[in-house]
Amino acid sequence: MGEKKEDRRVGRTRRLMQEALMALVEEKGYERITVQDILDWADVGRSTFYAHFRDKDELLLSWFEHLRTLFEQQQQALLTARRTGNAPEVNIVLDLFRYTGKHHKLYKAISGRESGEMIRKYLHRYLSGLLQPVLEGLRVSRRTLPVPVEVTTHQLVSSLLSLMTWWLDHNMPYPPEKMEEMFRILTRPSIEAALGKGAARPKEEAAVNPKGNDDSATSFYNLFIDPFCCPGR
Amino acid sequence: MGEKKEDRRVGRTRRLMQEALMALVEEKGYERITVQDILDWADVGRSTFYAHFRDKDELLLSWFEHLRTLFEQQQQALLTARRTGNAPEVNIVLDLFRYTGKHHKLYKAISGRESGEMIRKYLHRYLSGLLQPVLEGLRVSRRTLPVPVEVTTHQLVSSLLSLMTWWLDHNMPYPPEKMEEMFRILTRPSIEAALGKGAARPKEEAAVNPKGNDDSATSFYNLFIDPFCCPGR
DNA sequence: TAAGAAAAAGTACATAGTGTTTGAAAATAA
DNA sequence: TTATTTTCAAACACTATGTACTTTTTCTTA
Repeated sequence: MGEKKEDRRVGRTRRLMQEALMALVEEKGYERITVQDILDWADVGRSTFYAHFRDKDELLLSWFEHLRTLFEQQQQALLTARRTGNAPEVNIVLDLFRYTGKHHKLYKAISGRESGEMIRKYLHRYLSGLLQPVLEGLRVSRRTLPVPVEVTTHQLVSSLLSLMTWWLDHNMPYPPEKMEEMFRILTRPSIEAALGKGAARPKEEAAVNPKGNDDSATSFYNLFIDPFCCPGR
Repeated sequence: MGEKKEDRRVGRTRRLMQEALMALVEEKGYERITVQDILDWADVGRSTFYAHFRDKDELLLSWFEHLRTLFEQQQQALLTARRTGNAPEVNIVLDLFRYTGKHHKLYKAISGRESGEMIRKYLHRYLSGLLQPVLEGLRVSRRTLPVPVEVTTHQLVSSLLSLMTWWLDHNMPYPPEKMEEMFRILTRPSIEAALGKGAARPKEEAAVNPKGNDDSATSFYNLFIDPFCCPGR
């Protein structure tokens, strides 16, 4: 926070180049963009570009970091709103579907390419960092689990990302709410199986109520989908 | 099968180039290989290369198709052995872990790159093609499912691939058997949840035996892991 | 084993893009 | 205003791709 205060030009040109990238990405897809294209669109010099980014990928990444920041701010706002007033429940999975849905053009333009893989990794790392501590906290006993928490985390994040991928690849045939529901159906039983039976349930009822409609499971789920209670970064 | 019989040179040079690719891939990783490298290693002319493959990617893909063929032949052999004599059960997931484990160097060399994404897609398509008809056959009723079979398929295949990815990325810290077990733990309950309660269980026992050790679930699982009973391609 | 077909080699080249290097000009912060 | 930082323009070295064309070699088959 105590940074030196950056030159106005720096922010401006960085923004210009990011805007150029986005415009071009929607126009012709990421991989087919050349540095020259960006230069022309943003109307900046070649050397200027390389003064800011090592290559095209770094520019793309900077844009995703920007998006991530916006998303985090939005989530934080929701959380504080929920704590103070009577705001709706926070559901990060649902919000993720909504958020990515809004940016589907960007996704389309990079999916299936090297850039797509890059972003997938980026998101995977990010989400795993959020989720893993939560799952660690949820494990019922300290005994060895049938599946290591690290693997469960990986699995869960992969599931989410793959669902999103499917959704976007198929032009979002269902609303985000439906997708969130599917995700819940598909993953909740797995989590319980992996973390040990009755994981994350209040101590009272442990093995009763085999139907999945109990509130305890739901509340567990809210824990899972509310990672900001355990700041992961 | 009634092909014209190919010129001996064709097979030889194709094989030479594939071998070159593999040798180089282990040496410096896929993306850093140039066509020239391949030419030098295989000792073939430039124009020859382009007479066979449009580009580097096509060469890589041809290699994976080769590997897939080998794998399928192995599976077929196991299946017929099982039908005739008293061979062990066929478990395609386990075999997949074993098979990819044997080729982990290749995986390492392409993971995380554009090529990795390409291969991931290739495998995804291939496995989905095998699995989807099986799942279609398993659905209990014709009513609308909470999760479309297509999504469940996608989800399941993604899970498998992501587990494999994790396993290879971490230098195979567990034996294939353990991985197959984890995969079963993580996905079996999801499948049942997605296909409807009691899916793929013999009609008799439907909702009893909440512990997961029943043979019916296992047999169901064998169905899932034995896609060759419903030829998908 | 000879003729004809097919494949591979050799060579050169057109094309395209990347990332670096200069020194001068412009914008900014102080 | 002045010193500093950033930007710009232009040229350039480099790497790699994919194509075109001719000559040579190898294979098939009759």
